[in-house]
Amino acid sequence: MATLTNGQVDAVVHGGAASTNGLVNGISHTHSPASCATIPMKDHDAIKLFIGQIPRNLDEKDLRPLFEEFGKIYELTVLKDRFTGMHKGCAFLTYCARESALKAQTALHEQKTLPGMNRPIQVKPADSESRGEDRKLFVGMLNKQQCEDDVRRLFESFGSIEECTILRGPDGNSKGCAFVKYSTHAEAQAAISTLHGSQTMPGASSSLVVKFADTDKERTIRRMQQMAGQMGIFNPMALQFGAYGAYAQVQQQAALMASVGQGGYLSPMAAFAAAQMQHMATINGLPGAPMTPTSGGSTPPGITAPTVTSIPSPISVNGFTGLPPPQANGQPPAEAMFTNGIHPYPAQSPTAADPLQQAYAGVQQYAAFPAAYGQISQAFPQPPPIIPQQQREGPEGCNLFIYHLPQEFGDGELMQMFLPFGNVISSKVFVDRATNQSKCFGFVSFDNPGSAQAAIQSMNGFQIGMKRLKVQLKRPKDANRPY
DNA sequence: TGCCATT
Repeated sequence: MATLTNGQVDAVVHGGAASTNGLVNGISHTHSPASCATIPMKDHDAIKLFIGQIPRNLDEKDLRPLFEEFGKIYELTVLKDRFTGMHKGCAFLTYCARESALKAQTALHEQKTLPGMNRPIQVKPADSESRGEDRKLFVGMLNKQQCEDDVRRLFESFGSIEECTILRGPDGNSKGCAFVKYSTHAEAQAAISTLHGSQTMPGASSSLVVKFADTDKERTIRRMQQMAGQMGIFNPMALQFGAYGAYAQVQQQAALMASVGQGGYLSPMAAFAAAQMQHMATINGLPGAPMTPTSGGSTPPGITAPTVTSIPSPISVNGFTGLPPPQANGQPPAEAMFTNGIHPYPAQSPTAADPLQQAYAGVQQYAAFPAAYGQISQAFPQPPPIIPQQQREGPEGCNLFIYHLPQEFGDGELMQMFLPFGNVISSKVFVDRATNQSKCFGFVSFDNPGSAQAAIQSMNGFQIGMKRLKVQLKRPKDANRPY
């Protein structure tokens, strides 16, 4: 049986030195008490419980007595952060007997509050038990004053609500978002159709967001993306790598979008992006095998961009393609990578650290970006002749103003970012002349207004690290000048 | 975070 492997699993204390893996299949589920006492076994229909609102100073051995009174425990695992080992305030619990789980849920769920917690303990089947994700909604842009009952009232007409939870910060204040789980996918879909964007709550910055909650995969991607954002800002390697780090985040975002709606493995693009993340995470140096090192500029292999200029860092984006390889050459499927240090997020998100991200994801129109990159990918064998011209400005309606560029982006990176949308005839990042630092804004000009509009559609609001690009038509020169 | 082809 697949069990979480992070953290210590002290599931087998009763069994002495017995093996730690679950030898449960194929053996009769009518366990006798005697056998359970020596080799832990569980019913074939045992329920894995999610335990929430656990004080972080309690570990498995502290929790065990609390739950043992409802039956013999097959496995109890406190969830820990993959990287820091930090207690996440929740656990998974499986009893040998299904009946014990039901008893514990009835007796404990929301029935008592453990010391130091401001919300009652949660004891309920883990999301992994119910395939809950296709009927679980993320609701964003709520009024922070709205409580569970308010949200229930808003959603109850679409079906039967199994679960409704407002996400709250440590102080107990609402984060302005919630999870709502229906009993069926159709009910959830109906709620999305009617409620998403239907109204703006007082005090909310945008209209109500109603979307399916992230799957594990999406959450993993998001998590990596956030990590990349942190590294882009705090990791001195980012300086060495120039735009590499920041650009990888663009990839990341593209991957996230590309992976939405695909079952099974992540797309090659997502795999590629995840591989990039691994490079960053391990700080191994320059990108490895799948990427073809180039010798001079920042030009990605396969894209002919002869006059990409002025990449400040000596290493900068050399060897970084900026785009996935034409085929998924030797790319391991995502699952393979996950066994190599990066694991899917646990089946249930205890605190949902990224409600804002989810909310924004619902607000935005992500679709066009991967589409554009898809076209470019297919064009790899015969790359379009993209020859930037000398002129700085295109015709009216072709010139974009871009704000919130990553600090390390130069003209070249800016151009690469907008190449998928058309012929870029110039790209310019503004640099402070005293410090030589980017002012984080710049201009991109296309040779036609359609490309400019496509770029706005896809890239405005696009998240890179902690920032979101602002992409607008450049103000005409005579704006605000009536004469 | 902070706003339009720079000195």
